Amino acid sequence: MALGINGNGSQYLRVGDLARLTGKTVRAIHLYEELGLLEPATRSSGGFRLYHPAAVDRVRWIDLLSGLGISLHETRDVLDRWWKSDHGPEAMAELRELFNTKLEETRENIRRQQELERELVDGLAYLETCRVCGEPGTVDCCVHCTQDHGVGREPALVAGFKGTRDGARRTPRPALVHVEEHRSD
Amino acid sequence: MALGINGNGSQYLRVGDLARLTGKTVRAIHLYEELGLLEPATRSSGGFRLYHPAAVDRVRWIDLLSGLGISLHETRDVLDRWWKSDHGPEAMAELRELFNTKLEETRENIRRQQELERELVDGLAYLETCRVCGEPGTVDCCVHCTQDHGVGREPALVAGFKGTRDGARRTPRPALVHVEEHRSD
DNA sequence: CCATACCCTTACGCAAGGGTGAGAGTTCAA
DNA sequence: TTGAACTCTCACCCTTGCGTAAGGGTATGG
Repeated sequence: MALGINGNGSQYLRVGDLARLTGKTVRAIHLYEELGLLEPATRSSGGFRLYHPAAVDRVRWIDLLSGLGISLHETRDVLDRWWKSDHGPEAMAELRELFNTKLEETRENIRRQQELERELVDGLAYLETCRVCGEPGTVDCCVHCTQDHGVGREPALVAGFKGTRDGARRTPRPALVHVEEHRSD
Repeated sequence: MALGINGNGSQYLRVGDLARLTGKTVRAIHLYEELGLLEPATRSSGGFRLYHPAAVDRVRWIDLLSGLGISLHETRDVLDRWWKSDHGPEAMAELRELFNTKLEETRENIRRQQELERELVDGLAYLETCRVCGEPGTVDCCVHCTQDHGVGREPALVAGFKGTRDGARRTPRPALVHVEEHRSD
């Protein structure tokens, strides 16, 4: 005899229903409430949280923001400022400011990630050249590898591997140095 | 009469020296040791950590990686695998794999951040149109704003603000609907 | 020999976003 | 009326990269 979504004939959702409909856990929804992001529309006589169906959209919106790297606290702060402002244009201005700040942050993040991308690509290119190094045997040989890898310099990401746990070079460059001297001779 | 860097005439650095030279804190260096990223070359008779000067490079490398979004644990894992591998090409292959994984992750991050960038730009464009909305008075008016903002649809980031704490629309759209009907009349 | 700067270990705290109980009460259908 | 499924409120656990003591020992110049 299910009339409502959860078969209780109510227009309201219980946390479990809200959780299922949004793909979040009950705990997560409780957390959103603790943080002031979402409140139940009312409570049942027994104390159960009862949510307005539109709460689904709210939860999805929260999820969207956090998925995009905006923290729950940030989201709450901006919601609070929005709610407590009674002057429309003023609130809109605050929102604009927030978005602008976030935009700068985001662009900075993109820059850094692209830098990492370049480093990784360079590192991979370098490692590709190791493949044609033949069969150097042990990692020690790689560590002391003095071959020209066709890449100008050892990429910073790769260079860090060349040391022991105490930061020193694995050995004080034993015989292989002579090999190089032979070569450059 | 200082002979060494720290005036103790030793070839070694103490943790404070290493910290100063790398711009990290002593605590951070201790942490790197706890995580197995870096060990002192030896200890003084009194128990002070003594580092090889090359440890500076190691710390800078760790800093580079973490600054680029690679966690200390990840760094340690890859270092461990590198160290325990005794076959060069094999270790290089693992490294390539790691870099490839990281590269995919990074590109995914860039995609998401760019998505956020677009959302923010759209949101800002939308909010700009609010500026010419005149003086709507309270936020309630903005919430019920039915004006065509020139942007196709309300950006998702902005839409989330249109609700009360329980997720419902601020009011069940009271008189303003009629106003709109007047308009579109 | 002493002052001062430095270092040791141990261990708790923060922020973020929940996970995972425990122990008790509520709803709902059979 | 009962049993299953659900929910309630604490409240502590986890990760990551350190910060910040607390309580004590070490190194070194004067």
